[in-house]
Amino acid sequence: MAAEAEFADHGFDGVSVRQIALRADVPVALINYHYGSKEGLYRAIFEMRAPMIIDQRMAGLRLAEMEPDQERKVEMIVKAVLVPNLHMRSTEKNSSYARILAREVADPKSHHRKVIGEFFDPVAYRVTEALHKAMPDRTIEEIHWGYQAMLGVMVYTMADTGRISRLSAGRCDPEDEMTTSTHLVALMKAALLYGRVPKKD
Amino acid sequence: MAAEAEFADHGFDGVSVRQIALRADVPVALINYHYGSKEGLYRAIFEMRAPMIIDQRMAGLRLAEMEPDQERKVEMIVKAVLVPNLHMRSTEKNSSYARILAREVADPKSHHRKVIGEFFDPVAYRVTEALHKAMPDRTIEEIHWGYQAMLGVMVYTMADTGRISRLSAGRCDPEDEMTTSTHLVALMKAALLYGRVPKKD
DNA sequence: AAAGTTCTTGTCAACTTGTTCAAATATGCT
DNA sequence: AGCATATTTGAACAAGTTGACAAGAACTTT
Repeated sequence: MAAEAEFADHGFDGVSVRQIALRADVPVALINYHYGSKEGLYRAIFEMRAPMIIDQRMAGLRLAEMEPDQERKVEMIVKAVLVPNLHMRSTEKNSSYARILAREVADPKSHHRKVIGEFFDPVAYRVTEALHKAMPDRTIEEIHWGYQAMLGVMVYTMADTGRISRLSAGRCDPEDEMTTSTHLVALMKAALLYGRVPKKD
Repeated sequence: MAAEAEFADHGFDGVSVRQIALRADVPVALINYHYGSKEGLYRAIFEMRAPMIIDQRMAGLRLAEMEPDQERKVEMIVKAVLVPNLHMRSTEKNSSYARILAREVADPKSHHRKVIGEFFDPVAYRVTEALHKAMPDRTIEEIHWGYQAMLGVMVYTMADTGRISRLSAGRCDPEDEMTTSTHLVALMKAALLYGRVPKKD
């Protein structure tokens, strides 16, 4: 799908239906015929790609639930959330979708388009549930802020602007899926396990 | 500046100069006269606001450098990075700029990439430097990924899409600056202090 | 007060935008 | 085959886009 690449590069408002049609080498009207509208096309991308990532995350969660050791369990939950997305990002065919997803999650205007909530909220609930079960001593707030943190790190890395590579003089490269995952998982695992807010006396 | 609010809500491509002019109750042509173009206006926002946030971060870093205790030092660095932005977000007048910044940092097609690099890279170097000095046993990669994580969490929270509030049934609210900062600082402090990648044997 | 400069304004032309329409083509079914 | 439905197409549409212009208003400086 050519639309993915265009949306990924310029955002929903940054690209016109004509640009997409041109790139896909089809008449403009075809898009409206098949998807109803520009937004329909946009949604179709999610409807096609979302299940894949969601399934992987769910599968990771099921594995994590079987792990008895707390520390490992948390690590597996973190991995279940981060790894599928980071992997998708480094896959040539899916990298566009990864950037669209990152953009959409970070876009306040996406609230109107809905789509994130529809597709990803259910799995989000599963994650927070699993986290709370793994660390029952945490408050609900701690769990949710922890999840928020995981998502933020993930999205920011998925949307990579080339900044970390520039700042680190090329030593850190988000394209390197293995190293990236290792670092981010280690960081977020520690954040979740050891990041406690000082309780008010 | 009315332009801030519009840009924040709809993004650079999502809003027209006319909408901005209408909201600001000025003729359209005025904007082009003063800022040359739509992009000029956009850039002007950053040039006006960026120094403020940078100064605060630098000041926080200087304070952190004086702290002898390692754990506290890292915490102070984290605070120096996160708190100014989170505070700005919850300030009525500046919340728009915070959302623009969040959007911009996550946008691969930054309209003024040079401005971001120009303004924010120097302070970024200072942060990673300070982190490395506080934790000399870490690899450069660990330091940079840690910084990346901090930024991701911050940006994602600043761009708040209302998701965490929805998922947590209203129990977590990014508008509540105090609680938000407390949680995020605790998380990222732990991530930096205890998040080590398993070294290959 | 006069002249020069800067700022403000309504209007304009050239162009894109997303979407729709009737006509043309392809496909499936009996 | 012939008919009915589905798809594809180029052109057209109304609405909105940006940036530019000349003409006027409001300051500064002489």
